[in-house]
Amino acid sequence: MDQQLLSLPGYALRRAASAAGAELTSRLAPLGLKQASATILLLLDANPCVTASALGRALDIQRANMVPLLKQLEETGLVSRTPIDGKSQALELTHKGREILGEVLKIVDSFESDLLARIPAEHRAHVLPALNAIWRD
Amino acid sequence: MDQQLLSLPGYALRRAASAAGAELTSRLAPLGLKQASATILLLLDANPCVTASALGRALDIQRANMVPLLKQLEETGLVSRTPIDGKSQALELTHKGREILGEVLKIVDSFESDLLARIPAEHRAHVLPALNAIWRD
DNA sequence: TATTGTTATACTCTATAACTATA
DNA sequence: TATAGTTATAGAGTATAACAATA
Repeated sequence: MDQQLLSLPGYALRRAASAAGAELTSRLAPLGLKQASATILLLLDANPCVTASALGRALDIQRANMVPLLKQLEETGLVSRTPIDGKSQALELTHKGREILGEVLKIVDSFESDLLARIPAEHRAHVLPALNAIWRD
Repeated sequence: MDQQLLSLPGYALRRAASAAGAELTSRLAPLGLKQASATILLLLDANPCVTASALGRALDIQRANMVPLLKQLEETGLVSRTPIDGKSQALELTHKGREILGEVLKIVDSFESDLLARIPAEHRAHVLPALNAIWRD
């Protein structure tokens, strides 16, 4: 019945992202993490002492929406804040944060490879550059 | 700063869908239509006299969430309902609905070609089959 | 018994405006 | 003047449970 929709890349993008997103959300749930929180941990590991605003810009999350995310990460002891100056604060993974990050990486790695496995081999290598071209530039 | 995320197909999928979705939403807004409403019009044109539940199954929209969508489409005169039996109702595009569908098709066509145009030519043909493989099957 | 349409509701995600304090 | 962090809030989108009526 939805045959015509199958020829629309935009619709396929919507449905694929929705399906993949739901799957990743359910895999992260046992860690008590949302997708956004998990990406914050990833970025903090590679970019220690960055600010909340900078994180938000990199992840396309509004400053105001970073507040509850970071609040939960701090309350659960995964992230610590240290004042840089009177205005900014440096965010860092705690020891526990690095431990949980290890679990996150396992989940993300298997999620990503399962995702790629669903794609026919002849198309597989084209997906990442194609998708990145859509939202970057 | 988000360099590592660029190697994750799942993250690219999320960001690409978000960017493309926002763009389509803003292009449909002048018609007073959401993406979901627009897809309903598309399906109704090809499948006249289908029920709300069947539409919802095809579009992966819960029965309960179809109610306000169809209510608005009926109130704005784009869709009509006709009882099939005491339980179901046949949905159909009205004359005005078919007119608006013409506008929707123009917008969707240019949206889809603009989307494909962002993708480097060598990857372009692989996107649709790859994305459909992710959520179908 | 299963399905249709519906209501009510809650939860998440996101967007906006405003405020304080600081650079 | 611009930026950082924050609060409050509103709007989507989505999920669940329940119900009456009908197949």
